[in-house]
Amino acid sequence: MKVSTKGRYAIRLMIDIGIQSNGYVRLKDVARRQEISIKYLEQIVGLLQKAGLLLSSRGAHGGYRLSKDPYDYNMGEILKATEGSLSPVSCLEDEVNNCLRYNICSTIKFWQGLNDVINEYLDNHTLGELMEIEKNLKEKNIDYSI
Amino acid sequence: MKVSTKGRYAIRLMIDIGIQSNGYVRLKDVARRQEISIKYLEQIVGLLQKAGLLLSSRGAHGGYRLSKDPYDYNMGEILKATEGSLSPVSCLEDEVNNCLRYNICSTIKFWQGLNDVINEYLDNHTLGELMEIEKNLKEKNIDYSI
DNA sequence: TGATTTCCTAGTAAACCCATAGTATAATCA
DNA sequence: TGATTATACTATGGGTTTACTAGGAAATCA
Repeated sequence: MKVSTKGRYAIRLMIDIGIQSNGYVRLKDVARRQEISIKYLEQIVGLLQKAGLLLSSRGAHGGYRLSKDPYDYNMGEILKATEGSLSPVSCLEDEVNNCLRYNICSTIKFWQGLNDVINEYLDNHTLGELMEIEKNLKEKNIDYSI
Repeated sequence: MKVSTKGRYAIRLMIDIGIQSNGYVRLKDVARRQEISIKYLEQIVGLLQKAGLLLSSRGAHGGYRLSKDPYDYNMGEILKATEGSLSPVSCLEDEVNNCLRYNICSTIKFWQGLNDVINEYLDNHTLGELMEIEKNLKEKNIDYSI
């Protein structure tokens, strides 16, 4: 029941890019600030871009930027783009429903319920909210250091 | 974010044992009904027994039975016994909190919230409820076959 | 004693995670 | 144009976990 590094790093990357809100943000800078290998970030960012969550620009002064307002991203879409399906059991995935016991399964409703509460939570939290927290955290740290 | 077969099989096993409510239930029979390898079930049942969720009796006419009323089991304890921690990120596990970024992490509250909704759901559903569903499902299947 | 059933530990093939590496492609600037 | 910068794509590998399989010891009962 763990979210992999891909999903967790994706969220930190999105927050980081969102906060540097002027123009395109270089992956190199994200990697430095977040202490994540740039090569690994490249893979993660590729997934986010394919899902339309980020826009890219190649070459000098290139980088990545958000494709929409931070409050228009919900955390579910970011995680789904990087983690794939978030359902707790594979029987709930529409594409491949290969369980022979599906019709005689007394637990499917239970798992569906779990899936629902997870998705409801993730869909009701936005990137904008997390960016706010990050901003507040940064301000606090500056205050303490004075 | 997947529950492994251990957790899923454990639930089916507990339902199965709970429904055969007279005396000890042999693993051999559970394996046959649930179409799960008996050797694999042995390992799972060991975890459940260590957690005090099942009582065992060795030798001929031995087997396993529930240690308390079905409605006194919540699904969280069954899953935790077999899956280990259910928290979506390891930073939330009390024992080993080894993340150096903990104090400057803006996402920890988000993950804590997800952890909370998952645990709330699991702790508010009982084995007894799932046994009811299983019983209803069996009755229906019998009706159809007439 | 012999049949039955749990208990314990080891082994293993496959899948997945978490990167690292190298090369190709594209945009920019001097 | 040629050098530089940065993304894009694909392959590879070590380590861990998953999902079993296997063998035999220990306990219980007829």
